[in-house]
Amino acid sequence: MNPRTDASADDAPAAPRLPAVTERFVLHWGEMGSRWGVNRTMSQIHALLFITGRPMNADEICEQLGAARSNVSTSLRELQGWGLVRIVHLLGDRRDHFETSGDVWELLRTIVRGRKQREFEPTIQALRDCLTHPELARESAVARQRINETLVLMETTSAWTEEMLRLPPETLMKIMKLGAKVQGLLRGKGKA
Amino acid sequence: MNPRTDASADDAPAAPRLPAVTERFVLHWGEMGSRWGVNRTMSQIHALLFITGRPMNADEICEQLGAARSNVSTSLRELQGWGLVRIVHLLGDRRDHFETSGDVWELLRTIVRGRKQREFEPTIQALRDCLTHPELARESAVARQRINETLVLMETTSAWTEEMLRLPPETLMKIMKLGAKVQGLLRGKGKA
DNA sequence: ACATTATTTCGTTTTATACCGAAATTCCGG
DNA sequence: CCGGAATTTCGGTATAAAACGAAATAATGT
Repeated sequence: MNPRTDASADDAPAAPRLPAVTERFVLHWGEMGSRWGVNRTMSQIHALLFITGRPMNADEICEQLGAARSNVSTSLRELQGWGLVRIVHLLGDRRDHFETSGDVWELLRTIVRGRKQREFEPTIQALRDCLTHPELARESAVARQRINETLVLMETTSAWTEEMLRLPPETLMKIMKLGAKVQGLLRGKGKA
Repeated sequence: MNPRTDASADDAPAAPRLPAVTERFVLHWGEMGSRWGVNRTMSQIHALLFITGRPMNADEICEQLGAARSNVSTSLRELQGWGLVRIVHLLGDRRDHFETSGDVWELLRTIVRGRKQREFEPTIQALRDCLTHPELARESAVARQRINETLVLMETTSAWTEEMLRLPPETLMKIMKLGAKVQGLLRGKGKA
């Protein structure tokens, strides 16, 4: 059967309570998630899979988090939509098991890209719409200018983020460590 | 009681309906805000002040947004807490008037710093707590490692963000425009 | 000090969304 | 096909946040 779990042979899969630190981590992550656009269960599940580091099936997750089966089901589905969780199968077990990447950098990329796409891009689009709106001429100069500046800021940030995310983690890490010293590059490369 | 059906015969200072584009901007901004941790009214008020570019008193804001006086009051107060809005006084008018910075870069700084402080720092702290928790030893090696990696990632990002925000806008802009080319600096500067 | 206007506080209502549990559906092995 | 296990759908409930509006408080001018 399942070689990983110290499960009893019977139907009762025995719920080993979450270790203290793990629990703290999962709870905090869930809390944070809900302060963002993500609901608690979703982020808790993700945290659990991340910290546990092995594929789990939905029932296990339910039990560990004390959430309803259906809730876990929908949350898992959403997590897959975000690209944060994928299904894997274990030999001899017909149930779906779920896992997340253990690479924090990959997770970062996925999350940032997702948010950018869901929150940033639509806003950029809205700003563009504003600027091409037929009635724009009737608005104050200040309004036009500010919308425009906002758009430029967001477009720049967006493009730049994408470039950064494309870099390999070690490179990105090095750049971050450099910090404000990147200014050094500006001399001689000063933009047009 | 549609707030926009105003035909007040009073001395009320006549509410000129928001121009179309402005309204779109304000509505969208409000929408976005609520997808973050900020409530709709708050972000709408901020958007309104930003795009209008002149100090407004609370009643004006109410009228323009069709929100309750009390709601506006609390939101304004919170906005001040975020450092996004400040009170100004107009000669000959005893009412408080409110304004926000018209500098998008300054706004960016304020918002990013605020979010970092409210969401990032507590998480970093929680992770540190996890790592110094007496029972940590009892947890799996994977768990420890992942918590640690997460912490490092967040600390690095946090410190780096702070450095970036300290730069003057034009510098920051230039760096962003450089994009991935900043790699150029790494040669010869490869970290310890 | 009083009257008037501006602002905040507070209890209530509304709204949005997370979550649950039962029922329906799908999936597989026989 | 049939039976049981796994998963999803769906209607309803619970919870939490936002917004309202009246009433209290504070500030200002006369």
